[in-house]
Amino acid sequence: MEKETAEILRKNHLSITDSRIKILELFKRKGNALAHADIEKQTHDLFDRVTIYRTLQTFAEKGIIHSIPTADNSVLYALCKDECSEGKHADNHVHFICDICETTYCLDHIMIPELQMPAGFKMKQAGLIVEGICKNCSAKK
Amino acid sequence: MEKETAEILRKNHLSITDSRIKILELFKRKGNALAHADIEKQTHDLFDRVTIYRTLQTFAEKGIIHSIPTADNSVLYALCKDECSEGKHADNHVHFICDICETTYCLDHIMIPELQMPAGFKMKQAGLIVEGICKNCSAKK
DNA sequence: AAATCTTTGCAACAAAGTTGCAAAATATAA
DNA sequence: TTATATTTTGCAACTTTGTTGCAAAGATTT
Repeated sequence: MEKETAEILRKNHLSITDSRIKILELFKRKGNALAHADIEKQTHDLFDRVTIYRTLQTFAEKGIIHSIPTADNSVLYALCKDECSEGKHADNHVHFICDICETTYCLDHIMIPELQMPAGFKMKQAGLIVEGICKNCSAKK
Repeated sequence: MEKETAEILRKNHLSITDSRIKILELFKRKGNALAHADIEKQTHDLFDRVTIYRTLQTFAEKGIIHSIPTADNSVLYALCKDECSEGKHADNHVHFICDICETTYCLDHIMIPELQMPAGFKMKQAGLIVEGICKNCSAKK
């Protein structure tokens, strides 16, 4: 388990440190997107605020995680699938935000359909944010 | 011109004040989405920072404007079409961000196509963020 | 195991957003 | 129109979020 995680870091030419291992495993354990604040809480102030910021930044640069902008002006991060790598980042997928539990999921398997743009507008990338009720919350009813 | 703007405020049961008129007209004049900072600059510090925050908040609550989350963690605001009203807000439209001039447009006329959700996920609303080159910038080449 | 390079934590700072409150502006009533 | 009630504004203080420089600690390389 820790070995696997370390392997990801090695592949991306990053030193293997405590904070990187712990934060990366947190992402793996939870399946959903995490905010900076979530990580701070979940790691019980084991690491400095600044370290978490820098770790997230590094991960995002390497394409290990990607950021998801949200309506309330906070950034979430989620693990990327294998396609994402440094430089070219595949953001063409769907994010789902649950109205009830507010969890954000990264729905990797759904692709964004083709779209007709107005004259003069050239589309390069697209990100879709869906709001609704997630599988956990609809099961609870 | 000012009359029309005042009418919008009246319809929404808001007192007619200088800041509200000026900020609302700014949105009308520019066609695109604006950040808090843009408004501060464009009104030449005529109003306090706090007033602008509160005005935007009020407008958003009344459905006069809507907020657009962006990748760099700043919130933009844009005028709503008539369908938007307090409570139920139609966010089912497309936002276009230009790679070159960084302007954000609200493409009201394009609808988001139907989408197959994974089992258990119920979709209520969707917002699509498209990135590319806008008509101004592709014309300049 | 020593030397080199990278990462971390601290402190200080900067930017963004919020809250309480008195003064000013707007709306309502007479 | 004027007086009264209500709402909004601006200020100050504060909180929250994110950034930067730098010395110490940790990881990597030889």
